[in-house]
Amino acid sequence: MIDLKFLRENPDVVRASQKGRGEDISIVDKVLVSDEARRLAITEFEALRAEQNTLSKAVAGAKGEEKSALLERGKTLATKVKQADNTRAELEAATKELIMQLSNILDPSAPIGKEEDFVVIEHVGTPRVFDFEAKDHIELGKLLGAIDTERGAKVAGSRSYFLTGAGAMLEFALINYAITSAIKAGFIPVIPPVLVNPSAMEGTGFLGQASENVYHLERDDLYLVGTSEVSLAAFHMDEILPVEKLPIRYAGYSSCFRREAGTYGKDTRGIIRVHQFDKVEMFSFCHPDQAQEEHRRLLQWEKQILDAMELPYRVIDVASGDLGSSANRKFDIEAWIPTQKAYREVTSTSNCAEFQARRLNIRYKDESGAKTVATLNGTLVAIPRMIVAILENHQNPDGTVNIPKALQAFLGAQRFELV
RNA sequence: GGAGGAUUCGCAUAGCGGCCGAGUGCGCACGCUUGGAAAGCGUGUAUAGGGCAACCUAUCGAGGGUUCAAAUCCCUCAUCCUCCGCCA
Repeated sequence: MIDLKFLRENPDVVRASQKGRGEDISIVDKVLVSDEARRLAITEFEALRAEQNTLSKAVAGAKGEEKSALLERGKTLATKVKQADNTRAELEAATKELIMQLSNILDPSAPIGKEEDFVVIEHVGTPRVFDFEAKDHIELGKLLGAIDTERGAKVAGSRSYFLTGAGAMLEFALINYAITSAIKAGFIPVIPPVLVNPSAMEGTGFLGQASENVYHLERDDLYLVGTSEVSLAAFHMDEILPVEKLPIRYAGYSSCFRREAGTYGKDTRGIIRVHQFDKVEMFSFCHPDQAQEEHRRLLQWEKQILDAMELPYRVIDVASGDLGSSANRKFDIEAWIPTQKAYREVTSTSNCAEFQARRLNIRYKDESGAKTVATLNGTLVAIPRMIVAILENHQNPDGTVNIPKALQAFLGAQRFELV
């Protein structure tokens, strides 16, 4: 949610942002009109309410005829107050509903355009040239006894899989490596709930345009999170954080659930796009003035993981039309996937500035009072895609796979062998 | 799932339908005192909204109701605690 006061004072900035995203500009003016009416209703209600308060006090001291006259006036006033209060509540709700439709205000540095208009910030490493026919991760997964998508489908349907043997061990190693690095960087490791209530889901913005991809348990009115960002962001919901503690950084390890609605036919083979996977997510609550630097730091930590996994990758500055409503800027890291001859997203970091925290009512306090914090998130490691990248990039002609040095200590081996 | 109890200002607690936005203690901040500290004394100590100054309004778990007036009475819900049942 953007700041109503900011919008009132800078409607042009908001219009420009909406335009840059390819979203509805007219909402801005609707908000302005609604806000005007809202403020009028508030003033009216408050005047009536003040009158009622003084009258009520007068009743206490009055006697006899004077008292019954006051009571009579009080009665009519009470209905008026109630009416004014209802009008006020309606207009406040209407204004909020409108402003909630607005996306976060773009960072002016974010490239403007649609999904394909991203800007490549850098390339790291060079795609390996194979002197044999590279196998895809599905085949490698079978040869190593690491991934079983057939039984996954049998047991849980499409886009499901088992990680077995080397695959399971690889997950543990990746998680261990990621969490260990995160702790070194000052993150607090967290195992959050993956089943959350509507307020957490809504507060983080996943019930808006992303709601199609969220699993909802109707009977209990609970949601399965698509990322631990939800739980981590809501962790400090309705709290005021001391400014000297910022930034507060958490590294959440959790399963993530995604319906993948509207992706029929996309990445149907393998484990690039699945309904359930595990992920270590970085989440930072920081001072708004430091959000941009923090964003760079999150990106840095993401790059370090890719470097440690010895993978060639590129970093892209995601275009305005593909940011999602909460982010004002987003960097994706895309690893080279040899059998697809393409860079594919493996991690992503978003700066939500105060947008998400305003909804969740998370503030910090300094000398001048309480103000909204900024929130940022970034993937440290998303297991299936990282497994795909590692298997495909580090494979040998016989189907064995070399283990990146950083993981060898965790796995007690240098190679995944055939089963 | 059943029975009971609780939910008040950072924490702990007080609170008769009007004098309660709310007392007290602790904590915290500032000042006095001191060679310095502790103790002691004094002052202050929520958030949001509207005018954007004085001021006004709202908020005592959430939502509804009764009343001229609700922290205080009634209803619904949520959370926590205790006991019982069930499962681990």
